Amino acid sequence: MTKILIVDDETDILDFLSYNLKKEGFEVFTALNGKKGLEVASQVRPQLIILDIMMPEMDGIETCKKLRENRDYDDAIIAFLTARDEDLAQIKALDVGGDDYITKPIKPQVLISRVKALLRRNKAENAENQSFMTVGDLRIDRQKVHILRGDETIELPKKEFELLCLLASKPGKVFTREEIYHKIWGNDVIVGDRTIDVHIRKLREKLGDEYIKTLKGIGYKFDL
Amino acid sequence: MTKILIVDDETDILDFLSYNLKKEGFEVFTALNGKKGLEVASQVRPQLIILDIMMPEMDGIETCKKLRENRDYDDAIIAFLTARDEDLAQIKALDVGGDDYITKPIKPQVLISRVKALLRRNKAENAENQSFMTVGDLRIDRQKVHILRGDETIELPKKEFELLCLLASKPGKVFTREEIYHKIWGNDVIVGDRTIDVHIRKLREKLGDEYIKTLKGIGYKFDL
DNA sequence: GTGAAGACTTAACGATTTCTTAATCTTGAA
DNA sequence: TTCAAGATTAAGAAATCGTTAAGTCTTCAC
Repeated sequence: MTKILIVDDETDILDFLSYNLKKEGFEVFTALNGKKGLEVASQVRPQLIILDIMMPEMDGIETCKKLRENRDYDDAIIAFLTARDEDLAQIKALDVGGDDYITKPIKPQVLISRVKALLRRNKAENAENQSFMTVGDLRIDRQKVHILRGDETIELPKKEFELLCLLASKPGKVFTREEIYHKIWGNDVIVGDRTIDVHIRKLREKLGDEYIKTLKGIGYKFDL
Repeated sequence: MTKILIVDDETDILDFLSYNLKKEGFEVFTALNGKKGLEVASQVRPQLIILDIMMPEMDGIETCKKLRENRDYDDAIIAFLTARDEDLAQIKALDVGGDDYITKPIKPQVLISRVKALLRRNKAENAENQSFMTVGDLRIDRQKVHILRGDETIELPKKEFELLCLLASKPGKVFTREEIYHKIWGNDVIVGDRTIDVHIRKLREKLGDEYIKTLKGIGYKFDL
């Protein structure tokens, strides 16, 4: 059954959302602030988390950040609840790893429709997120953040690891520089042209040259 | 450049959206109703189409349906513009193949943020879809950027690959030099007359002479 | 706090590949 | 046959990537 966690400090809203979502057959959990939200999330592993932005203790943005820092929640969708005119907040919400935001007040029908659309979207993307990947003679362990080859263990710093994960997530597929930027640095961060090259080089230094192939003017790919 | 089509009957809104999106570097096209919107869409092939729901002649929902009936627009994102309280319309919008809806009134920053998020989402999904082409004994893999023939893999540099993709996209069709020129180099870049020939030659060198046929004074075609 | 180690980014320069051009030769339609 | 359009070739230009080293930022133990 699909589990949904709602985090909001107003019990009225909690009840309202809860009632309507339960009626649709979802399993609903609630929390009154971000801190408690994190606790509940770690226990129930919801597929969808709805966060109010304005909350005492820990606001929605902060909660989202914490969630996104943790790889375990990568496959959870995070949606924000916002009052109509908090537009600055809305922008941050997308930057911080939120998938959508929902405007208050919202009518039941719209809510249901929105939630279903969000869950549908996720399903397709989900397949990619597994904590274990085996590509060629490399085994990538996303949880322990290291690589195994034979009985050798290779530790990698964060960015290099992410880069490798990305390339290895679809062996053979060519990732353009732009794509790599977006997925690893995000859209807001601006880094120089040579940054990716340097990370690629370090990966090749540690793994060997045979894994990552350069297609000049196009991008990089993990080659088998 | 990313092309955006906005369809709305209110010129005020058209101007407002247009102004803000252009300022961000998007190429913006507009139309005053659904019918005209379809015409413009067929000409410019926008990546994103923003439709007002309430319009004379042909409303947004109807326009969206028409667009989605046509395979050519599969990779375009469709977003709806709605006044705050048209919630029934909002539900329909998602059912009819819309990807998102945007609530009026909207502040520039939110608009930009929203549009970028939409385009980002699409890009990732896009590359993975129509990434395969089989023509004759060649299999062109757009995602991996290479050609397969039997069990031989042929790697091509960027321009050559693009050229081959273009010709192979409609086997038998004759592409004039101008057409090739326009689609691969774009309107701004100026290259000499012999450049295309040289690329054609390199393709023939790598693939064999039998695939690309020259029609003197007319153009080139991919022959089966 | 402080210092040190590691991570990340930048910048400069060199190396390599890809693209374009120019010059000459070949071809095929009128 | 004629001659403009295309083929071929090699060389130079341009774009892109690799490499290195140095600088900045983080983190973490003390």
